[in-house]
Amino acid sequence: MELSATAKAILGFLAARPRSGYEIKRLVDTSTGFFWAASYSQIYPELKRLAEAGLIEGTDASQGARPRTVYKLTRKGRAAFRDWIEAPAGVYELRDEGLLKLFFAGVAEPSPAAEVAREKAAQGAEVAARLREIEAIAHAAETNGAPHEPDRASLTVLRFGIELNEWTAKWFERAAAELDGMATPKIERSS
Amino acid sequence: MELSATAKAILGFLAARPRSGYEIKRLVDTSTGFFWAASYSQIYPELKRLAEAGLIEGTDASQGARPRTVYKLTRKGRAAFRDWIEAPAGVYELRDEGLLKLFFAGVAEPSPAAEVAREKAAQGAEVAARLREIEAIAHAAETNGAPHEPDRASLTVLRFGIELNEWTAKWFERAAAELDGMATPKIERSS
DNA sequence: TTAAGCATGTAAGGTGTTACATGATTGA
DNA sequence: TCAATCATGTAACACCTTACATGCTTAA
Repeated sequence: MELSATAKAILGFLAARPRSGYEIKRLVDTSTGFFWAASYSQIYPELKRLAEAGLIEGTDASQGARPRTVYKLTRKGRAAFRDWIEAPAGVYELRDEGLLKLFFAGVAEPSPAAEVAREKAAQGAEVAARLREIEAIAHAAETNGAPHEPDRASLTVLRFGIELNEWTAKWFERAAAELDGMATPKIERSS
Repeated sequence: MELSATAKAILGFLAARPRSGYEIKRLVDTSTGFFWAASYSQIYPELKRLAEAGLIEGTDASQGARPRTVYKLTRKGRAAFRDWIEAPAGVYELRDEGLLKLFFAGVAEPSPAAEVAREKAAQGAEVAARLREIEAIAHAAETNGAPHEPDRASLTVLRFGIELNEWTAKWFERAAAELDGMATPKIERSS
């Protein structure tokens, strides 16, 4: 069966242990969010679809009057997870308005190219900082023997996110300096 | 007025000179494609909307019986372009199934983490190679005095794409080696 | 008691892709 | 003549976000 984008993330999160939709959303926001996002309006319906398809199974885990359903993978769901993770990787999409602006910055007069590059640098630094915070929490969990330590592979992804964004910040800092150096050559003639 | 994602790219491409929808699509595919995609079914309707809104203006440029409309920015459209490019950058979205797989690879048995990392490395190398080809064409156009040379800012974006993907390829090559080294520690106990 | 967080969902609207549909022109 | 490329569009469907809607629990 075909798995939707959200279904893939759900199966992955349930592969480690049973969780509620709310929990999955929280995990998405604090881990895969920067490369694989999902909202409630996708997660909840998808959980129902997956349950109907027999890939996951819900158990009532209400806390008093507050409803709560915890889902876990079925045998069939675990197989689907393995199949997916072993299949060649699919989607890779990037949408970056900062890059688009820089791409066109040359035709604007005066050109804001250097400024746009600095914005990209700042954005990279911000994201890196945010991810470093998450990493600190993950490492703390690993050292103090928390019930659910993050594994090496997921920490590798986190590290990648951090280093990628740091690299990007540096790259655009340098690019901005270079773009500054040759801004509006027309001005040089005057004065 | 609010510009849609596709409208931003269209205004940008028309800022340099008048073009047809088909031409814009070709340019998108060979330049901004890796961070800002658009399909015919977005471009053509958007051109009509922008024309109705008075930001662009179409001129008939049919070649015999083959219809063709070339659009150019109006004064209002040029102002909208400048406003957009000077506004703080918006959208940044990444969707990367390879990273998602790697993130979950640790819970699969046996873990395909190293293999998934190698796939990411290969993907990075491929994209870098494709972008280098585009860069070669762009540089050739610059040197031989082609009618429409690419400007510095757009070449900066291209260079970023190339170096980013090369960096990514190297990063995952190293990560794969590290993940190999510590695969399935359980096996060590048996035998 | 009150705010923060837990918990589940729906509705509306926008965005985007793929497949379909048609036909002209140009160069090999 | 035939393939590649130029050229413009529509239909159906999938995906995704934001806002809306509701109510419980826990700790300060």
